[in-house]
Amino acid sequence: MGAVVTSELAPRLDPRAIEPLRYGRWMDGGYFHVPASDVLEEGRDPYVIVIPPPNVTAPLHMGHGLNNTIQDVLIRWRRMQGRATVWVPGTDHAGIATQNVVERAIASEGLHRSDLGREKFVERVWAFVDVTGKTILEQLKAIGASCDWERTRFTLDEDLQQAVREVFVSLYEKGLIYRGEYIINWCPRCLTALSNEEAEGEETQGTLWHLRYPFAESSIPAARAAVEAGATSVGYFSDGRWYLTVSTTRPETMLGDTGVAVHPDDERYKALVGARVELPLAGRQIPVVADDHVDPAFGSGMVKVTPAHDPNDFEIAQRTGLLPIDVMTPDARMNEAVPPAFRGLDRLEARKAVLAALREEGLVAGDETHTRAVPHCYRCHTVVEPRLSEQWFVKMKPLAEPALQASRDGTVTFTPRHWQRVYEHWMENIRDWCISRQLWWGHRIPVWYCPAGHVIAARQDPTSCPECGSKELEQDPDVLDTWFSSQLWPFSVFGWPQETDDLRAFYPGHTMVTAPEILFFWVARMIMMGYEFRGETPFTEVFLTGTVRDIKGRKMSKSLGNGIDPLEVVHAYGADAMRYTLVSQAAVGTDIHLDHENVEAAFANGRNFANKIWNAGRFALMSLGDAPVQQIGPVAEHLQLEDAWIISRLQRVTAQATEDLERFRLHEVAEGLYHFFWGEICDWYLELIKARLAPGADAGSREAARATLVLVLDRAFRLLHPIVPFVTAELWARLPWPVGVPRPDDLIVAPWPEPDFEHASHEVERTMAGLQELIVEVRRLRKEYGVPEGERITIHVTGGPDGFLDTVSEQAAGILQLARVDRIRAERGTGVGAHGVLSNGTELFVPLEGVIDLERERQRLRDELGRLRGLVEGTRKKLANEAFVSRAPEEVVQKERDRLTQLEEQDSKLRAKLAELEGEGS
RNA sequence: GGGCGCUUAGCUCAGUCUGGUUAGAGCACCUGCCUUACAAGCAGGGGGUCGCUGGUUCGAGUCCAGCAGCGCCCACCA
Repeated sequence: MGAVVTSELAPRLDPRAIEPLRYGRWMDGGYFHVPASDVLEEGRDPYVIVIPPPNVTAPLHMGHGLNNTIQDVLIRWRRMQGRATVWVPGTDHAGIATQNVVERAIASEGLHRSDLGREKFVERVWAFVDVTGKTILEQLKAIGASCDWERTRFTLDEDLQQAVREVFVSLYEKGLIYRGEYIINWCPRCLTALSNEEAEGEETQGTLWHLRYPFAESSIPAARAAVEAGATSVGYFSDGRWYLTVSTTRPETMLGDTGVAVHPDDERYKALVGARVELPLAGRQIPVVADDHVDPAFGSGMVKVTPAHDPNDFEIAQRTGLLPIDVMTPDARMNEAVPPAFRGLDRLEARKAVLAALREEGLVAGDETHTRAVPHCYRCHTVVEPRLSEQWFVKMKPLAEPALQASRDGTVTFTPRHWQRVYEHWMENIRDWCISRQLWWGHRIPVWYCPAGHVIAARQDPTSCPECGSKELEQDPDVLDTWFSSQLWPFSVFGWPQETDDLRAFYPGHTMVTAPEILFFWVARMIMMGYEFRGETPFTEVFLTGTVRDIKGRKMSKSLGNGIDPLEVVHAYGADAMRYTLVSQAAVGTDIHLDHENVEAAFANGRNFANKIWNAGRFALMSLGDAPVQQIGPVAEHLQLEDAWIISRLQRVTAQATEDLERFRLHEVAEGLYHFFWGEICDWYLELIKARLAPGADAGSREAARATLVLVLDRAFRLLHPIVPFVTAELWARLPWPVGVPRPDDLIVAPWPEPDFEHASHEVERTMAGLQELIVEVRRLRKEYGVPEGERITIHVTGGPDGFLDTVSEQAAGILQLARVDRIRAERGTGVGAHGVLSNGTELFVPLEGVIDLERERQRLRDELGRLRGLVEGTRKKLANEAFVSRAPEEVVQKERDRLTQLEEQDSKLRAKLAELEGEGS
C-alpha cells in the first residue's frame, strides 16, 4: 500500500470505516489461530488464556468489555513477543440463570415449564442460547478480541459433556463425590438446592423473638432445680406452669422443633438435660438435650432445635439423636406436618400466624431487633430456606490441598496480591460442595438407579444394572451446578479427557483474567480440578479486575438500569476509544467509574486519543510523501537534538511499557504511552521537525527527520497496538517503510520492541528538557506580558550549563518557530523587559520596551524576591543542619548546595534588575 | 465476630512495596488562539495542611502505632 492513499485520510477518525474491515483482514490472515504443531513440533513458546465464558443469559455488559479488553491486550502483546498465543473463546450455559430467563420468557406466554415438560422446555432454552451465544461472540469481535475462533466452545458442547461425566464418575469412584441427606440452601422460587457460595448473605435487620416453652408436668422438678442453680430464663408461668425461654428469628420453624439444647457444662441448666417441654401449638413433647455447640452466653443459653430447617440444629440432632421434622413444602409453605391452622401458609404468613397464636397463649416473652446476614439466592434474590434434602456433594478438603499449596509456594500468583490471602483463607476453611440442582437446564447427573436401589455412576449410559442386571434403570433427574462444568474449562476446551495435541500444547495455560466475585465459584475450583485431573495448575497468574461502576459508585447492573452497552460505545466512538478508556482506568485493585448518563463524556478521553493518533499519523503520512525513507544508520550524521531525544525517550518508554505489562500495570502502560505519544511525539517532536520536513529544508536534515519519524511512529504504533489495535494497525499499514528492512505482514504480528539503551542518553534528554523549558518560559513570558500572538520578539540568553547555549543556537530554527521568536542572542539583555530563569540556570531576557508596565514589573520582581528569600532561607537552614550534612548521602547534600548557589545567584540578579528598574521609572 | 482494602486537586485516580528536587495524570475550571495533522485541537494558567494524632528518621504522601470515616470478603451466635 503506497503513501499515495494518504491524501484520502479523513481529518477525523471514523472507526466504523476502519474497524470492521481491519478485523476482517485479521480473520482472513489467520492471525488469531495457532495450531498445536507450532508448539509440539516447532517448539514455540505457548501463551494461553481461556476466556471466562460469558453467561448465555444476556448480551455483554461493560464489565465484559473491561475484562475482555484486558485479555486482548495481554494476548496481543504476547503474540507480538512471538509467543504461540491461544485465546480460547466461548460461552457458559449458566444453568440456573439461563433457566430463570427462559422461565420468565415463557411466563409471558402464560406458560410454566411444567406445561412444556422437560424435553420441550430444554428445546426452548437451546433456541434461546443459540441466539444469545452468537450475539456474545459477535460482540467480542466488535471490541477487537483476537480470540482463536476455531476453538470456540460452549460448556454444553458434546465433548465438554464427556469431560463432565469423566470427572463426575472419576470423583465418585474415588469417594470424593457422595450423596446424602443434609441441610442445604434451598431457593423456594427456583425450587433447587444451591451451594454455599450461591447463597449470598445480606445484612438484614430483623427481629429476634423470645418464646416460652412450658415444661411437661413430669419435668417441673427439673425446672425447679434449674432455677435454684441460677437459671434466670426458667420460671413460673402466670397460670402456674413452668417454662423456659428460647429465641428465634424464624418463629415459623418452631413447629418443626424436636428438642431444646443447652451446653453440657452450663451449671444453670444441667438439671434440665433429659427434661421434657411441651412444644406450643404443635401438641408434642420435646426433650432438652446437651450439646457443645450451644453458646451459654448468647440469649437465654438455650436453643430450640429444628433439625430439618437449620444446619446447626441438624448437626445437634445428629449428635443427640433427635429426629428431624420437615414442616415446609419446597416452595416454602407449611406442610402437612403442622397443625391444620397453619397448613398451606407461606413461611412469612406462617410466621405472623404462629406469633399471633403464641401471643394468645402468652408464650411470647418479648422481642428485640436483630441484625444478621440473611442468605439470598444469587440468581433471583429470594430468601434462601435451609432445607433437609438428599443431594450430591463433592468432598473438597482433599482436592483443596494441592490448590492451597500452589498459592503458598507461588506456583499460582494473584494480582492484586491481597487476594492470595482471601483465596487461602477460603481454601483452608473449605466446606463440601452441593452440586446437584433440581433444574432441567444443565449437565444431567450421570447416575442411574435400579429398582433394587443400586446406584450406577457411568461414563456411558448403562442399559442394565451391573449388580442385579435389572433393565429398569432410571437416571437421576437432577443436573449439576453450572460451575461443575466451568471448573473444567481450562482443559475441557482442549478436548480432555482425550489426550489431544491441543491439550499437550496448551495446557497448562498462563493468565486467568476475571472478576474477584468468582474467585471461589470458579478460579479456586479450576485450580483444584487442574491438579486433580492434570496434575498441575491450569494457569500461573490470576489477574482480578476491578468492577465497573457508575459515577455514583454503584455497580453497573441491568436491574438498576445504569449499564452502558459496549456495542453502543463501539458504534459511537469505536472499539479503540472504549478500550483505551477502560484500560487507562484499570489501575491494579481499582474499580472503574463511568458516567452512564453521559456516555460521551465517559469515553471522550479514549475517543480523543484515538483521534489524536489518527491525526498524527495523517500528518506524518502527508509530510513523508512517497520518497524512499532511510534507516537511521545512513542518516546518523544529520540527526538533530530532537531526533536523538525522541529516540532516547522511545527506549525508556519501551522498557517501561514492557515492565508494566509484565506486572499487569495496565493503567500505567496506557497513561505512559498516552503521554509519550501525545505529550512528546505530537506536542514536541512533530512540532520541532515541521520546518525540517518542509520542501525547502536542508536535504540531510530532512532525511534524518523522516527516518526518525518513521522509526518512532512504527515503534509507537507497536507499543500502542495491544490497547488501541485498530487505529494503529490502519496507520501502520500505510506508513512508509525504511529501505532494506523487511516488513511484517501486519502490525498484529510485528515484533514487540526491545529497548536499545545504546540509543538512550540522559545527556540528550537533559539538554532537550532545558530547551523545552526555555520555550515554555518564553511562551509564558509572552503571555504574561501580553505580547500579541503575531508579534515576533528577540530573546537574550546567558548562563546555563556548558554547551547549552551552543545547542540552543544550533536548534534556533525549531525554537524560533515554537516560541514565536525572531532570533536568539547569546548575550546578557539589558533595559526594560521580562526575565526568566530555567532550572538549569539559564537566564533569559525578553526586551519589552514599551510593552510592559514598569510599576507592574517592579512589583513582580519584589514578589519574586520575597519568594526566593524563603527558598534561600529554607535551603540554608537545611545545610546548616549538621545531622543532614553528615548523614544524608553526599549527592543529596551536593544537590542542595548547588541549589543554594543557584538561588543566591538568582537573588542577586533580581536585586540588580530591580535596582535598575527603580532608577529608570521614578 | 474474624480478615482485608481505601482516605492525595472540584471529580475519578496514579505515586506508598524500595523514605530524598518544586507530589503527578485525565476530566472539570480560567485566559488567549479557527497557527495548513487534529477545535475530539493548540498555548498558558489557577487549584493539594497527601483523613486525623503521635512516633521512627537529618528528612515522611511513602515506614510504625493509635483514632476516625468509607467499602469489600468470610462466618453456624439461635
